[in-house]
Amino acid sequence: MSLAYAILTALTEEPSSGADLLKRFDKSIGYFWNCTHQQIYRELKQLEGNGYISSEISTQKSTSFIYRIEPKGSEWLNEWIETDKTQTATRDPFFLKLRALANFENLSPEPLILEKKRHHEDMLKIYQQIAQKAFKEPLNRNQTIKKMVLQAGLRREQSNIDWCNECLEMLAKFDTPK
Amino acid sequence: MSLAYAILTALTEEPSSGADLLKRFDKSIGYFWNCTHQQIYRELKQLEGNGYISSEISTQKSTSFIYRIEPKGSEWLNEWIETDKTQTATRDPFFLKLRALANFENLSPEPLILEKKRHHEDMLKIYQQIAQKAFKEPLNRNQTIKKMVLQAGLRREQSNIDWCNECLEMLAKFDTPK
DNA sequence: GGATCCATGTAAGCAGTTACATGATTTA
DNA sequence: TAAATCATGTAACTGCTTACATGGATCC
Repeated sequence: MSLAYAILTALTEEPSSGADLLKRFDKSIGYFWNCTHQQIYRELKQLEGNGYISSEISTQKSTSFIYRIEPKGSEWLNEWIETDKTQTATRDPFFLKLRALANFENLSPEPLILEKKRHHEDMLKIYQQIAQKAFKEPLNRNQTIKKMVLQAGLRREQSNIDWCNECLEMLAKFDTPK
Repeated sequence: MSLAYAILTALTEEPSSGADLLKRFDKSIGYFWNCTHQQIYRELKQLEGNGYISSEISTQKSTSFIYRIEPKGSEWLNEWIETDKTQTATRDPFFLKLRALANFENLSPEPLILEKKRHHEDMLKIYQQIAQKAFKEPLNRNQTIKKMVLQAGLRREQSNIDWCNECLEMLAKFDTPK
């Protein structure tokens, strides 16, 4: 269901073809929602069937369709924001793996942690680059909210890195008893 | 797929019935993996079909089956830990919602943020209670790893609360221009 | 002995993943 | 003009959610 709202949001900001959307999902929106092109095209058809969006053939590329949001779609998106109250439940296989590993004496947690740390460091760098370019003060309402979203990404990555470091310390203490 | 590993991990630590597993998923394991009873019973049948676990009728309750992990299941779990390298991609509808909200002048982000903050504060309290009871020093290898997992939960909740506060500050500044 | 809860189960439908396909456009 | 890439699509499958069902145990 959320993918539909993600697409409507993207189309609110700018009419796009399926391929355009895919590119945008690789960038900003992709930092908290990812998807494949198959999903996008299927969802676009459904949204159009419901009258939430409309399409026309691109003037530049004969093979691509440009979608734009319709008032009905805008209303539906607005309603979701106002009424939906579900809090996201965490579901992360990494911690499952770590927890499972506790029961196997032959396996070491360090490689897992180090790999996770590297991953989050890479992500943090990407976010930092975006943060540098964007958001020149003073910010208007729209920019403020978008900055908040980016800050969430930065915080999340930093927090994960901190956790990895804490773990490595705990494990080091455990491996080299005084 | 991950649910299978979650169940195998739980059964590694203790043989359980489906209902027992459900309870345990509401507690410790549930902090990074949640599921419904329908999922559990279906998965248990599949795992038994593959010879990863075995069952016997409970000696106490005639209606329930006690499952225990088999060597084959243990090997399969071990292999997953060693070979699976996929990093979890974030997918959080909340940030989608916030991002969407940026385009609607009639909607305010504050209620959303406040509600999120409250949610994470509740979760943090639960984790803190667990942290207090468990983990008396010195820790052995198994306890160290389990503590690491709990620390991840604590950090995540605290980080989310911090972000909510940062947002509220940014919004306050924006609402009351000097 | 009727109501309620517990443990297990079935079934339909939606969301997401993976594999494969095709015609159009650009590039060497 | 052949090869590579782009934009769109189909299909099969797995995983998750929601709604509903049933027989046994417990409780008053």
